[in-house]
Amino acid sequence: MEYNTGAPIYLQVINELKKKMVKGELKPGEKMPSSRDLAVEYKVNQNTAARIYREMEMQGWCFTRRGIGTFVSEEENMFRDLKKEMASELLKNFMHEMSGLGYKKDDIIDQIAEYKEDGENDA
Amino acid sequence: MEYNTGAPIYLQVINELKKKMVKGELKPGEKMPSSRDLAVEYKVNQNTAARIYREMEMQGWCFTRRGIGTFVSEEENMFRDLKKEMASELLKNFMHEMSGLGYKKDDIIDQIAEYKEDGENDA
DNA sequence: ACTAGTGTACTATCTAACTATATCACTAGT
DNA sequence: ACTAGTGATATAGTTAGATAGTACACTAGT
Repeated sequence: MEYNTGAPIYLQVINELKKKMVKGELKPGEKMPSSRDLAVEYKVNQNTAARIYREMEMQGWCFTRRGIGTFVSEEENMFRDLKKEMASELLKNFMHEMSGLGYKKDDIIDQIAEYKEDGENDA
Repeated sequence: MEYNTGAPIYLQVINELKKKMVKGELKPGEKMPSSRDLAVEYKVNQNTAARIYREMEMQGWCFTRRGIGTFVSEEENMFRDLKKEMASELLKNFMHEMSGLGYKKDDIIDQIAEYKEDGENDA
């Protein structure tokens, strides 16, 4: 994983994990990597890994059982709703930025229609 | 102006100023606010304001004349190109994120077509 | 009981971003 | 010469993010 601009790493990792949940790559109730493993996987300090799970738990994305591990939340419906929320948020920001550049809705749709995906070969 | 997530303020302000240039709200050759005024306008420290102009100058967005002020770059063509670049970058990131959530191009276009702009009343 | 794996917690250190404050240097206008 | 406005620079202090290292507490399996 590559870490971007100035955004805190732990937020970026959280976002990655959220996407995995929402896409179903991490299923409800499934055990997540231990905080130590997570630290290795994302090349991050254990404290940062712990923080990631702590924040996600506070937001209801997962739950923790001391001595056992951290697990994806079991409330399946939540993820369906959250997926829509995340997409809606992305869309809102994107449209806001594009409007800020002076583009209108029709321009934007045209650009997307012409858009060639660079990583076409994974799904 | 509202400052977002964890992204550094100076980067956010730089982005705002870039957008103004690209939209033509700040025209080529035009004098920009003094670093002190900029600090007040964006509720930021003078050092941060100075840094903003310093970085933007290094990237060629503006130039500085000591004792006089900071001015928008006079290379008009640059802004036209940069506008496209910024839009392209926004589009790429947006599509990448949406794909990451599992959405396909057609879904996305539909969502945009249905999108209602919340701030419809400024332009 | 022991052990391995887990979450949790603490201290210390480092860096970047931001602020506060002050000073210097240059330019234009008077 | 003086002054006001400007960019540039410097020092110091605060905060948040991230790392390193260590230790403690709980749980399951043996």
